[in-house]
Amino acid sequence: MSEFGASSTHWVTLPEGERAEIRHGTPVREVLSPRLSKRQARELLLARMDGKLVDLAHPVERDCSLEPVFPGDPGTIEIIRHSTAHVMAQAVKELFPGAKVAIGPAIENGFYYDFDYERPFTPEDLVRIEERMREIAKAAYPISREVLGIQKAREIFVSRGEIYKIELIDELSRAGEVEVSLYGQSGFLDLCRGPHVPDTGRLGAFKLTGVAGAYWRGDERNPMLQRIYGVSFLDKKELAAYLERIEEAKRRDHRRIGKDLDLFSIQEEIGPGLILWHPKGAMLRRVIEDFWKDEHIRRGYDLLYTPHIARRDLWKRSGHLDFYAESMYAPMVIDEVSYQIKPMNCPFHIAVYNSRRRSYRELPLRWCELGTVYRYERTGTLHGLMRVRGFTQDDAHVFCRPDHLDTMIHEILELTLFVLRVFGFDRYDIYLSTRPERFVGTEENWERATAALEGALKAEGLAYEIDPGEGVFYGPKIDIKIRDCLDRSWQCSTIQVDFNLPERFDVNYIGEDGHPRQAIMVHRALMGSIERFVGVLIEHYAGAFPFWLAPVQAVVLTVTDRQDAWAVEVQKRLKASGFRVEADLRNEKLGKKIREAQLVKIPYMLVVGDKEMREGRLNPRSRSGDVIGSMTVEECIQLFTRESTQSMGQGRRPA
RNA sequence: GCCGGCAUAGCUCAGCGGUAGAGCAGCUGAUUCGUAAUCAGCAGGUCGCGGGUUCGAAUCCCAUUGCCGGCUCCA
Repeated sequence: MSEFGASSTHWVTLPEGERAEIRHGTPVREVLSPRLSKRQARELLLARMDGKLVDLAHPVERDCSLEPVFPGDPGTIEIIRHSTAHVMAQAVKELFPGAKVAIGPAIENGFYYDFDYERPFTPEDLVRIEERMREIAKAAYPISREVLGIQKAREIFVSRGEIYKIELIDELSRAGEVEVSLYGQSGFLDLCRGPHVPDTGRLGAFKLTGVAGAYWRGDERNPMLQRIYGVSFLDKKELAAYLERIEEAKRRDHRRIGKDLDLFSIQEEIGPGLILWHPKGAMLRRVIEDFWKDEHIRRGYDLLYTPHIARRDLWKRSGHLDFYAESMYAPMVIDEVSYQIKPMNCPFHIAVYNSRRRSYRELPLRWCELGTVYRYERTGTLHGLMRVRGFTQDDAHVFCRPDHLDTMIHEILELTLFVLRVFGFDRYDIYLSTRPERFVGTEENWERATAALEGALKAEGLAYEIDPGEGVFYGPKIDIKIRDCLDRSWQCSTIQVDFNLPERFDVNYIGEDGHPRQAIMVHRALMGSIERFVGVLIEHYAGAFPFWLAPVQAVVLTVTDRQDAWAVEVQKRLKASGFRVEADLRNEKLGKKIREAQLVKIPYMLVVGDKEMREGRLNPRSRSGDVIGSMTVEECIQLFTRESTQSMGQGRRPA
């Protein structure tokens, strides 16, 4: 490839259509720099060759288009982060000579590099590494790129004892590669595809954030390496903004707020991953669940209740014991029969369906249940409400005929997006998960089901990504991950088309011709798990729930104990109108009562003093600090009624 | 499950070889007060649990449980 033969020059198309004849092998820097201002030449970071980012040292080896790339241009921050990872690796190698390097890519917001070292890195080590990185950055060592035959490269890493790099090279070799590129700076050398920034002085603002164990190649059979994480941005301002966002996320942590607002607890005595809902949290759930049930009934769903355990045979037939056993709790024997706790609700809904013969006229049947399931999760994965062992799914199963399928998926998508909007989520990412490695049913069924889901997404004009192999064992699915106010993504909704369980359980209906036909099942959950959804809501709203959701919507505050009777009367009348109102009659100053109500984020504080009492009125103060002005109880009821509707996303009707 | 860190009063945390401390919350009393903390007093802890080292352990070591940050996995 280095000897082109006939032509020793190439035509390079530059921005603005300029064409230049360039000698074969000229580095792109030499092509671009003379055509830039001094300042631009200094800032030049990379080049785009025929649309692909390349190093400045990259040689021109054919006719191509070429444009300069500066920091901040699309795609550059990833390159900068990647180069920062290399600088970190250099620092680690210098400070800890025995360390072996594995891989070090750019990730969202930063980078990491995996190392194998005789002892764990400590926070103090990280400080030293970061210091050394700054020195390397300051020295602005040029970063070199070299292409070598794969055997030669292998020898280099063998001589350096970099066993992980050797493994990578052997893999590349098996994949048919004959040469690889090596990048280096000031004595450090790494196997890397590149591209990289021209020198170590071009890193931007970075900070090491932590160290964590990670398996070599993500496989738990492999040795555990130490992964050092860092964040990196173009400049200090962006880095500071990012760190501020992390702080904000910490302030919004649902575990913290859940404790402060007395919503729920998780206790060692009860067990990990098991949630105790305190009165306020239970009230929040009730509001969510009532809304959910009303909305479903309004839309033609029927409610089901099913048991928590079932005979083991059921799980055998459903395929759970073959494909889902590692998530299920051990069987218990009752009167010599084995039972198991449910990890899913579907077999029960099927049993209801199969409790009698179904006619084609009955379909579609839409059945929903707030079904509590238990799944074994490895201890290390549990996290507050977000990842638990016992949770309530807002589950539903639609049983339908093939000719219903498109309409059903459409209907479910519509309902899903509606519900998410009501709770204040209008940004989400949609994924289509296809057949996993272990699955039940035939490939044709999987294809049909996948096509149905994909067709619905296309018909709705919704953008989506394919998540290969991430379907459930019985069918493909659409997952909707909502984005919260900090732009973090949470998986909640899931829609799954299933031809397989109907086959296993012989779920059928009698068609027009009097013959049985197999029904199709659509599984779906909108909020996914009530636990997780509440967790997401807490963080999304930082505990300051919109009025319709707030477990306590208002608190009546007295100025002195002379107003106690009036305060109780106000509370009583508001409660009678369906609002969740408390009264704070403590012998404390008004300021203190306000402060405490504020801290637990109650939407309205209703101040009653002598003046209000005399006039039969109250004086609301909003959570945001506005004193609205004295009003009668009737006016307050009107205010709250309005607020109930308006505080729902999209101003939907209250439940 | 794996790697690393953490575990002290209800909560937030200090103490890090010589027999346990603060603020808030709680209780008692005084104060009757208008839009983010009234004052005083009292009470509260087998320092996660189990071993060990030591004359002596909250403090050092080992094991264990739980939590936190990751890996992996998912609603």
